[in-house]
Amino acid sequence: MNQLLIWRLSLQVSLQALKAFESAARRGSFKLAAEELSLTPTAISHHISNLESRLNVNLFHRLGRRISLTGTGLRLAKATSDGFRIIDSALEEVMKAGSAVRVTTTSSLAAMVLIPSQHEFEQANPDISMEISTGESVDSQSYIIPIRFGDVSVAEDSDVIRSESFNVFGAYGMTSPSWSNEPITLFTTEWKNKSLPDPPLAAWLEINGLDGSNIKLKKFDQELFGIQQAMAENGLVFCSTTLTKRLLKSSLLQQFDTRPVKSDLCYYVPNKDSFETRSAARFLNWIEDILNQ
Amino acid sequence: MNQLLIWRLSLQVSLQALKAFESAARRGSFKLAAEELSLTPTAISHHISNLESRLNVNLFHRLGRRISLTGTGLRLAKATSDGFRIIDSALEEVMKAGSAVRVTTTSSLAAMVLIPSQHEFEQANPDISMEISTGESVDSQSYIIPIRFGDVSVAEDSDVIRSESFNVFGAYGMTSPSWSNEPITLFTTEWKNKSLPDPPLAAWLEINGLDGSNIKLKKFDQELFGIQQAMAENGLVFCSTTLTKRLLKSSLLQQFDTRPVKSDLCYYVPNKDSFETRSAARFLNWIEDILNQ
DNA sequence: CAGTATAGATGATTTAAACTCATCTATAAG
DNA sequence: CTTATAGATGAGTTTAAATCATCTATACTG
Repeated sequence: MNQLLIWRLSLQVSLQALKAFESAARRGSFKLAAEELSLTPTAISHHISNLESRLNVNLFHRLGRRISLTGTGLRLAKATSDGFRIIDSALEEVMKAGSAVRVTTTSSLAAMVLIPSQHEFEQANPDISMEISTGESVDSQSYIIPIRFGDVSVAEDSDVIRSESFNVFGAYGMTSPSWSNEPITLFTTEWKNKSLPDPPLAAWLEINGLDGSNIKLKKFDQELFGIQQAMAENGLVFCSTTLTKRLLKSSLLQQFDTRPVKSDLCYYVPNKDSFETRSAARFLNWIEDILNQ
Repeated sequence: MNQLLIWRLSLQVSLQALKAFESAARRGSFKLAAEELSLTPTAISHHISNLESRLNVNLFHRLGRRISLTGTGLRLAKATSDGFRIIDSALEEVMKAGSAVRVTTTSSLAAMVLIPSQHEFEQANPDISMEISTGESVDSQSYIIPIRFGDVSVAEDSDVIRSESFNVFGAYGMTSPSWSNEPITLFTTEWKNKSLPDPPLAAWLEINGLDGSNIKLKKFDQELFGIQQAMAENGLVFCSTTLTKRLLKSSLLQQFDTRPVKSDLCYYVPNKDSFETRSAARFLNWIEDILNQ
């Protein structure tokens, strides 16, 4: 029997039957194999018998109610076990990737947007779980979605998910500041990454017709900290409208009559279109909506 | 999603679909995959789509009429290719074993019984081919059936397929010898293997009431040679009735009024019941019938 | 550039594999 | 000796797999 004919006949061997055989071989019992595969022992028995007929060999010795593998059965069992293990491991990895969204981003975006909205996303997508981490490191796993903060001129247009605007915010309930009389403590941010443009405070003053001479600036390296101070009524904060949106809605912060100013800063996902899992696609659509409503 | 749940879900992934995917990935075309698997391109398309839905990932980029693997698709393709190759290789080896009977035996049995009957066996079993070799070596392949010649007291009872009887034979058409008058040339065998009992000539003479004083013995180390000499009318041969059976039927040899004598010699197959292929079982049944009719 | 060819997509229908059910046998356990 | 149980087998049912018919969108050709 030539090689090509044997190859063609091996194609006709039922993969279900091989699965049943492998399980029976490993468990040493048709009954246990049936339980493992959620079938009846009858199904296993039929599969094994058909496989033996097809291959023209005995794979098991039948010893009363017990079975044991023949030499041929042992060899085939090892091969099918090895083969299916490789396939099943890869499937499990793919399915894990397909069922969870893993995001890494800045502490501020995580705290102010992602974590507060996580439940909303998972409610809308019950088959997907969201995992959030902070920090710049992206390990070799290609399933982590990095939401980066940066200069819009550096990011690809298609990767930008939010162009940032800035404004001044204060604690809910505090009286509107008199922009020209008493001294004002204003929290702002000095990015650790020095290549980033500064928050556009000068532009904001100009667009609001303010000279800012009575403003006392205090700087943190994360917007989050300024927001927290403003909420504690220790001053006002000049920060991203993205980060304060939910806080305004929740009456934890307020904005005044001042106008927000656009900036060259943005949130972006490098190679946004390369994510292949359905859950990644759904997450990216959702986060873009959330950020740009 | 916990490990057990993912494992259970991976069981529900269609193996047919994985086969279709692997072929499409390797060939770079649904159409070529369809040809390879003797399916329609539609079947491949359905399998891939269902697999992508099940796993929640895109495995291929669709670029107009062309497809290319995504990163996830590449990784799954490698795993399924590796896995199925292991399984298919083992299947091919098993199927080769299941479709051929490989026998090794003595030159005499091969020449006088097996080779002349090979066609009969293959006619009766069109799905099995028979391969005959001679010699004592049995390589590590466990699918070769060794038919050994030996001492019945050494072999397991269940392994014996033929207990030998011996008699004297001569060329067809020659006149019956006068056992007590003229000298008779008698060919017999001196086995290479000195531990074997000699052919039972003395017992034969006794059982036939002959003193043998006019017999001139000539010995070869293979029965086959004595048989050939007898057929050439160069004398008579004292040998196994097994080896001469077909020659008697074909009127190439004749036996006289003498009675055959049983011996301690036999043909046996070590561990006869351990052969697992259906074809081995059928061959062993067949050869036992042939030898003991 | 228009017409033709072709690979993949999709929904409906058909086919065949996979599975269960019912019953049996033969061994193991109590 | 009776009961329990694992595997075997044939028949019937269910479901996955496959094809058919038709479509779309791109590539090719004259």
